[in-house]
Amino acid sequence: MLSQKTKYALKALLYLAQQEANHISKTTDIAESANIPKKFLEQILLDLKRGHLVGSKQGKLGGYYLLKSKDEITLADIHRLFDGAIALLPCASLNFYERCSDCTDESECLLRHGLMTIRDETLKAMQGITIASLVNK
Amino acid sequence: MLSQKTKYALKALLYLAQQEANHISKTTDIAESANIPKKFLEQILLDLKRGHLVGSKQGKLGGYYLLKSKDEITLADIHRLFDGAIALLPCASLNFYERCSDCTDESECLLRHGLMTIRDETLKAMQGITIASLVNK
DNA sequence: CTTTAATTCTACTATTTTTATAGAATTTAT
DNA sequence: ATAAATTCTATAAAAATAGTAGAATTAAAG
Repeated sequence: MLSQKTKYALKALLYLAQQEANHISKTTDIAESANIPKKFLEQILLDLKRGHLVGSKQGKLGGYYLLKSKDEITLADIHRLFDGAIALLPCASLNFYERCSDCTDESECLLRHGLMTIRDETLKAMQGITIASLVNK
Repeated sequence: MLSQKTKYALKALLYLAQQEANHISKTTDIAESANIPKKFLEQILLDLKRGHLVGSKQGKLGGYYLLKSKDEITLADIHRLFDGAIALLPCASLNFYERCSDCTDESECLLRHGLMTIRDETLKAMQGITIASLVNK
């Protein structure tokens, strides 16, 4: 399941994607429109900025805007940015690989291979969902 | 990601699946072989029992055994039993449906449709992985 | 019928993660 | 200078996760 944070991030990106080109959106407007606690959204937008998905303008008349094109931002990107690995175990992850603490010999693990199959299929599906595809429902 | 509990459950089922027919396995043996804290495993095996995936025999010479056939137990079953919904949001779930607390009008939600697509694909992939397929890796 | 060794049941606890909130500092248009 | 926005750092409450403790129950075997 997605965390609230990831869901809010998606809703914020959807909001930004629906604004006209070059429009800059204030946190307050996004928060109200998407029903997200404002202070929480501030942090999320900063995370999205650090992830190079949105840009910001500071000061009065400041706000946020999409940095990447709607159809270049995939569900996989956002999941990885906020909830981390797409794989079901760290040992089956491409971007967040880690050995399992309780695993004595990874090459002998019966689980890993199957979980990598799931990862490949899930990843492919998640890369097929973009902000643009969601907006165009 | 799978919780430790789900991972341990899978490892326990894999252990049981590798025993010869009609063999009854003690919790202690499973715990040692699969490197799972014994007391934690006890609870997990009880959950698997309540989920009708394993059966048990009490008393001395007691233990656990697979109740369903290896190829009838899928990753989807185990995920649902321990980690719940396979969908990324409760509103997109088949078995664990719930409205999102912050959602004003579900029919207007741009996210839901895409997440149901992901759910269908992930579910299909997870139903393709069985205890038997993992053992026969 | 007592001992032994297993499951079963209930409760508890520590840690980590999640979901925020608070407030000061900084930036920039007017 | 003022106003209104982002940015930064710290804190806190609540929920979920991971695991422990110990007593009760069951059943085999001498």
